[in-house]
Amino acid sequence: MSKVTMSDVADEAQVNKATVSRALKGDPRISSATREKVWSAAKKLGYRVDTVAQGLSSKKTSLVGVVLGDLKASWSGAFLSGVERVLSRHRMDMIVKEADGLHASGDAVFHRLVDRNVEGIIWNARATFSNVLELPLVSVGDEHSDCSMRVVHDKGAVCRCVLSVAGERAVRYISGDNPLFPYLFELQREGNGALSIYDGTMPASLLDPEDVLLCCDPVWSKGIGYMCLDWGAFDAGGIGARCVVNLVKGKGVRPKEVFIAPSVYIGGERITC
Amino acid sequence: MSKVTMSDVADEAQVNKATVSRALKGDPRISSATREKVWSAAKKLGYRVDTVAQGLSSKKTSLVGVVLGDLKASWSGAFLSGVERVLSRHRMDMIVKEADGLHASGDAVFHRLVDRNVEGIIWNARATFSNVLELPLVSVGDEHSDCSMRVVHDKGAVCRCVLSVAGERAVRYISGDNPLFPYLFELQREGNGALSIYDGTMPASLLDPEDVLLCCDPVWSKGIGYMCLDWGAFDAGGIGARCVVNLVKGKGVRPKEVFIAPSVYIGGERITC
DNA sequence: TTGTACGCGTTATCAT
DNA sequence: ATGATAACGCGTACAA
Repeated sequence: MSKVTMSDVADEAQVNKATVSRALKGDPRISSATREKVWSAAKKLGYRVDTVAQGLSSKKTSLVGVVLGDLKASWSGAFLSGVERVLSRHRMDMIVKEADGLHASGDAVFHRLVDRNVEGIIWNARATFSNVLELPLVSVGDEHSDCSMRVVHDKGAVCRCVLSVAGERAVRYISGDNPLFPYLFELQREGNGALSIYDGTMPASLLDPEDVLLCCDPVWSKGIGYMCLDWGAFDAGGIGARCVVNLVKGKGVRPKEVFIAPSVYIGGERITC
Repeated sequence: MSKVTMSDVADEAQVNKATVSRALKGDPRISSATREKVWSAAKKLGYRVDTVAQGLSSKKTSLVGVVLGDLKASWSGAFLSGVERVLSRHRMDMIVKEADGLHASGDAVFHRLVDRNVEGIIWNARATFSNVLELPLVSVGDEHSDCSMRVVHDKGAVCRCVLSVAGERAVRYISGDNPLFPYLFELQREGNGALSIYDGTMPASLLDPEDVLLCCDPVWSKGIGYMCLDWGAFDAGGIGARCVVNLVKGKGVRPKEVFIAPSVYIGGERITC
């Protein structure tokens, strides 16, 4: 009734605890006979390894922290989905935190994750922190100094893309609380007619689809006919996750910066930047 | 340089490990003199309690599992935000998983969380599982049998609300992959003109705002003028979290079912159901 | 190939 | 009010 531990399995299989540990994680030094014995004993008792104890002993929690600046953003779920997809393939889990600087400061969240012994962090928030330890930390979207790796927008590509959509028109950048492409502000200019870029917010009323560029998931622009500048949250999450995983597993030296190229959708069709 | 442990603090403060533990968590039996000694020693060394070791020893991980059926849904972030807000107030963290039945089965996800020794689970997915243990489990939105508590839609109120919006018109329910209000299907009927309800999907092209009821976050319907049926993901998450917290802390007996009343927004204004 | 014994960092149970 | 010591469940040198 109570929890089945390794000792229980050891008793059942008439071997030592250590043997159970080794057999279960496929240590090649264990004879296939005992391995079989152990496995069936484990099955019989319904044994499951306690990840907490495992973490304490091995110093590896297989836990990653994911920090978002604004969980309420419509794309944050997609981002997390991308992260989760990659992590689960490596038998890792994620602790999700929100660092909006209001309810939770960057440093508070960072330390909380460190206390949990996460093996790495994916940081997608403007809130700052000081990476006191040399914890594998991948910054996505924003730019942080205290990180091991950065996944950033290919700003040049994005700007070229927007300008080609705008043509001769004026460019107006309208930002909400948590803009995705704040650097587009610098693209503002005068001209004939205007392309309005809504980032982190929505037009108050229906406008001519030709004149509106939404910064969000393309699905939301579909029915309206608005053009859409999509940063590919799902993919960004996946890339960020892949980076932490590599850092955690210490796979070779890799570039400090990885670029992601957001794309523009017009009428459901993706145009290359 | 290496990790500061409790023993280090004990040495520094010239007391026993146990005393450090007690002093740090405010045990009233500790003299204010030693408490002061311990605190300053801890500060000086930059000590932080190791949550993993704490979990192993105390059998309490202060970890909650949150399972979503479709992380990519635009409201899932808001849901998580609601959960996080409540949990953080109780110094708890959440592990987020996705159980879409495709990449991850309900049972697999459930067991994974159990292995992590989560103290409770918030389940918002259609995927099924068998709650082998008597783990505090709050089901939100959907209806599951193996749960300690359910947070469900006030279906009656929702239906009344939709019908009052529809008036004499026909009602057409159009569902995507992960509908929020599947039970609205039963409301379909013929009539003069039609109110189309889009759940988990979007109209392919712009329709008369009067005839469209979107099931999503109201912000997305704002600029378009579509009406919107909102289930209040943020609040739902908060309620779910409050329930698990109470269950975990074993606060009295409470109703097995809690109802949430989604609301309809028309032109940014909320109308009561 | 397998067993012994200790360590991981903290809390809980006895003592004192 | 505090100290000594044993758990908690697992990994791993080291020994056999």
